[in-house]
Amino acid sequence: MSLRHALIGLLAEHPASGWDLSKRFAEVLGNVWPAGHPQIYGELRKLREDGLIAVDSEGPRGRTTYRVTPAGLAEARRWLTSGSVDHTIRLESVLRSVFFWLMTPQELAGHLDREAAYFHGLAELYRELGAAKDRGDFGRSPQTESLRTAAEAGARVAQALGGWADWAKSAPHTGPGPAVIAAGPAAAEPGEPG
Amino acid sequence: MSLRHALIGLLAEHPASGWDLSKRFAEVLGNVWPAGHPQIYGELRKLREDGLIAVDSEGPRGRTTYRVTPAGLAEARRWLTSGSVDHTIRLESVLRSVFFWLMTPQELAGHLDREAAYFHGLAELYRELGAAKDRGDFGRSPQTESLRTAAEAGARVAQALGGWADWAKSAPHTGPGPAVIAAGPAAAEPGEPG
DNA sequence: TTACACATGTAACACGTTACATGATTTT
DNA sequence: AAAATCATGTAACGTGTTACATGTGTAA
Repeated sequence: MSLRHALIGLLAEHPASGWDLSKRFAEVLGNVWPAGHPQIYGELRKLREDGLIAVDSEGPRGRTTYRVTPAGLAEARRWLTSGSVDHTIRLESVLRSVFFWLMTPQELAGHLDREAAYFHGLAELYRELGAAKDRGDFGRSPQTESLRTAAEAGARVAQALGGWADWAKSAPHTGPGPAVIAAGPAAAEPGEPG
Repeated sequence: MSLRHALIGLLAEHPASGWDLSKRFAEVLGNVWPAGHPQIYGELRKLREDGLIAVDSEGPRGRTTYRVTPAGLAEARRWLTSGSVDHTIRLESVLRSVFFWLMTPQELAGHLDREAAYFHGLAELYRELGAAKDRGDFGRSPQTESLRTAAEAGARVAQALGGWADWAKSAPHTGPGPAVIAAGPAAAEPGEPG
């Protein structure tokens, strides 16, 4: 149910259309909670039906902006203060690591180099974003303070995963036996099982 | 498609039943990639239809164990070496931080204390798991080396988030204006909008 | 003989993604 | 006049969760 509350939260800043909200997810929030426009339009309809948001204005070519209702604001605050955070994490990078033993040392080294480069680059991006907010490049408001905090999380998590990839390069890695390699790296022709 | 490949990967270690695989997800893999038993049984059926796994044995009370086929092993290795990792991350803890400005300083402090405690505890758990693997408590094999690497990732990410929560406690936080508070912390009675 | 753990599955629903469809406004 | 961007939505599909249903083997 996080999308629901994220939408209310964004509308609490100022009214916005489904299109606006899609863009904010694509540019900022999508890094921790992806959502495409079909999902957003669907959820906006439900939120409107439930009275948590209301139509604020209708503009050219069907543009409809929404604003939070008092009930919506209360619901967002209830979500934030209720204490039951869903700590479920999905990290394909780490899931893969459970199966590193199926890769040859060469394959693994290449993989870890790419992962390290990706995460270090991402960390740098978030660090720069945080520094820009500290400089006040986007003005100062309670909202930008919160985004500053979120950027810090991104920087720290990306840094942690980049450091992990570096560390993994020097960790012991025995690699798969010949029988596994014999299955081939890509081809799916079942030969003689050995 | 990660569940599919994770199941093949687990079966590459040794044959197992849907029940066995469900338990391994619940105990280990579920921390980075949750999967309930209905999803696992469904995916096993598809994998069997696609010839990537095969029935290995049938035991008492309908227990069916599966093993990988050569085609399945090749597919798992193709997935691991293909280079296109899905870096999508969903972190409700960080998503919430974007809306910290809707909480009072008191509410936020309480929230961050709980988050810090949770993540520091989790980090400690993974660190201990890593140390146990380093001591060889679970024997030594390519597979346990890989699990050691995965535990390191868990420890580092949890540590990063715990440190972030500590940091956020001392970061500036203006908090919401009176109009937001007036909406109440939980009640959903729409009063006079102001 | 009662209870518990084993073991498998279906059904219904919720959430999320991709592809498709439509049309208006603005820019080139 | 053509192309790009704005703006909204539906349809189909895939993934993931919760609840339900069923029956067996083992231990108390």
